[in-house]
Amino acid sequence: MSAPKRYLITSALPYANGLKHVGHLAGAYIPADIYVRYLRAHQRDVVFVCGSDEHGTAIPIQAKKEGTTAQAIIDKYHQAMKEDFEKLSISFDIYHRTSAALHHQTATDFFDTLEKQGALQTKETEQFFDESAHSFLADRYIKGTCPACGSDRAFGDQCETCGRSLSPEELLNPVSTLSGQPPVKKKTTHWYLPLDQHEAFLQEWILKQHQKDWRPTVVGQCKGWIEGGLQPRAVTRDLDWGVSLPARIKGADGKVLYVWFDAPIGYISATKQWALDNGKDWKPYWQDKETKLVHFIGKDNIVFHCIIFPVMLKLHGYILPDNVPANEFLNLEGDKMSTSRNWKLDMRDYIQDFVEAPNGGPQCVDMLRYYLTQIAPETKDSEFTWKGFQEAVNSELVAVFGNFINRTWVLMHKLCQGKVPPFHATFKDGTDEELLKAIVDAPKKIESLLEEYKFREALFEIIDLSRKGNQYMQKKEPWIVAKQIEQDPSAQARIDNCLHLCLQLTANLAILVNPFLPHTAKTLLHQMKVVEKMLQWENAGRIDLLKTGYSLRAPQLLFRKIEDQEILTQLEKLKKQTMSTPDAGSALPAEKSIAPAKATIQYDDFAKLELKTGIIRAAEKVEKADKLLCLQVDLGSETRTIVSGIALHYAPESLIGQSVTVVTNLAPRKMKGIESNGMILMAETTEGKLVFIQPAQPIDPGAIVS
RNA sequence: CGCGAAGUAGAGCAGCGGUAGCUCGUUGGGCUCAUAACCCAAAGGUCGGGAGUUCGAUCCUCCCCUUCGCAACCA
Repeated sequence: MSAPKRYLITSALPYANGLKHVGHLAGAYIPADIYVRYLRAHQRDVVFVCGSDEHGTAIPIQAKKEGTTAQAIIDKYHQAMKEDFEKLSISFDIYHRTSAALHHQTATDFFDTLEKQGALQTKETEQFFDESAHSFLADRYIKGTCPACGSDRAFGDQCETCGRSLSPEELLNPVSTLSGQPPVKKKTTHWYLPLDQHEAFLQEWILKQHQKDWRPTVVGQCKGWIEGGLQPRAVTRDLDWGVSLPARIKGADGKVLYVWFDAPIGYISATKQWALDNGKDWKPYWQDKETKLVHFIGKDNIVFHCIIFPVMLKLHGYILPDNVPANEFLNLEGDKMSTSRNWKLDMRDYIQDFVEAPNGGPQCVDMLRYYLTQIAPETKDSEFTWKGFQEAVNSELVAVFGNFINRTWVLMHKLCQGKVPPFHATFKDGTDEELLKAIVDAPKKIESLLEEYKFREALFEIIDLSRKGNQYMQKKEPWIVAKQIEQDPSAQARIDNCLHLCLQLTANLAILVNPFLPHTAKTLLHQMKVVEKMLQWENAGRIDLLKTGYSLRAPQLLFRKIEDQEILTQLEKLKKQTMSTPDAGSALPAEKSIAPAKATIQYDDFAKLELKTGIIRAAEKVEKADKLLCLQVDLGSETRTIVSGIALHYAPESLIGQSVTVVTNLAPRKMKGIESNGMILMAETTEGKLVFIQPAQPIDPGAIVS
């Protein structure tokens, strides 16, 4: 296996509508950064590109929410994300943005090329349009009543209550979340990428060629999609925020490239900008077969990077990714990270609370990088806990790795005058041989793990190597041997040998740990008084990195401990920020602020509703439905069957005797085969819990509410 | 509903047909150069549940359960 001529490494483009959290960091950025730093240490030709994804409907929506312009939003978050990545030492060669003119040009041209060669299809469809907002509506921005469970929290793509996937046409009483007005249908023409025509290629390329070297979860997902039959996908949208279509195309007014089409092209435009900035040629990176392209992403992005973008690249004549090491997700303290519920740890929060704290500094960057790599969700979802963070730092980084180096340095100063002692070959024994073998073997092992994108294991090997150093030192006990110097003429030689090897091991550790913990490597360089060139990967495994007689600096602690109080503070902070989130439980941040803007209605409209009080007499779970309860509600004159989607909030028994408010003249609707005759009014707390709207004092069932 | 991935000691993970391993944590011992640490040892698992194939299954097959993801903002 010969090494590729050059590498192009990408990390998923973060969407510029908010700050990114440590889950993002662990999923797509740290692994890529480790890989890239490793390649650079190997003197490989490598470019690491990323940038902000700044198009799509969510950006104008976020702007509306924050009361500003789309441009202001992307500027703000682009800047913030760029800074955060820098502060956590993610070493992009370029952090670009899709709003850049170069990107617009690149993406338009890309579309143009595909269009000219007839690779795209056009189709006229009817889509929902919001007349007052003058905008076509994405499925997600249409809200209505779910035809399956009757919840009014259903969106054009999915019902939030019963989880069923929907199309906008199925919604009852659809309204636009932009204006609250019912949308109208309007004809529009769009370009499509006929993915179905490329099934054979994908089958061959992924399921045959990459079955073994891609992660099982990636191949598995692709298999599902390919075998399930691919559909043509719309490439354009009616929107005024995004990349324009080529001017030569008729009917392109008011249309932009769909964000999924434009975003991955961001990798290409970023490469172009990097080449411009550095006087290089970008073309080989995308066109030469000897370039190895690797996309680092999260698992939710697999379809774009393994199916759609490769089809685009192939049509355009560009190279295909060699691998797409997608990570699973990172949970936080027992729950999914969620922006809307504010259950997350933003990169920025960590930077402020640790890196920029008085006792912080770059070592805190490495601590986070260490923990996130150690728990990287490479094969399944994993979990960030503050306790885990503390343990990883205190008992591995500090106690094993840091301590080995510290004791080596202290002893070297105490017993060897602060200089690299000579190695006396005549006193070499089996223990020395063992350590030497470990030093020589480690790089190969770590290298092959890195080549397989097994970062967690590679990092473990490094810590394990320092653990071997500790064991070696324990066996050698130079502090004991030092007491025999008077009587035993060989004592000093044995001490010398021990510390000589420990120092060479330290130099090796610096090289090996450099891709993972760059600041630690730098501190070690300083302590060893050597130049950065020593960190080149080819030096790993050498046992003559430090010259005999060379005097070294005083010991310096590499990592500080994480105190109990610090993690308690973070846990409290997490709890507090979650409780204070105004739109907790909402799947779409923009939704709550827009929902109140329902159109004014006349009294007549209100009068159409018949509301009555009722009392629940019986309740039972509906079979084969997680969320539905079948209720018998006493309305005085009659008892009605009402099916309600509240099973996750209330046990059936606990509902007997509850007073409720019922919409009694709602058209009957069948759910799971049971006819529901009415709807129970509920309000939702900020935690997403549903509570009944009840009369303030007991009242006979059947009383009219007005 | 369907598709994909995952379910192995308190936690995090390896193993994937032949006496169940690693790291952290816990307990005990040793040691003291080191950020009260390091070294050694022990305890701790009916490998999600059930059935089948096999001389033999954590590993293969089938069924079930749980968790996560699944194409239009999400790592």
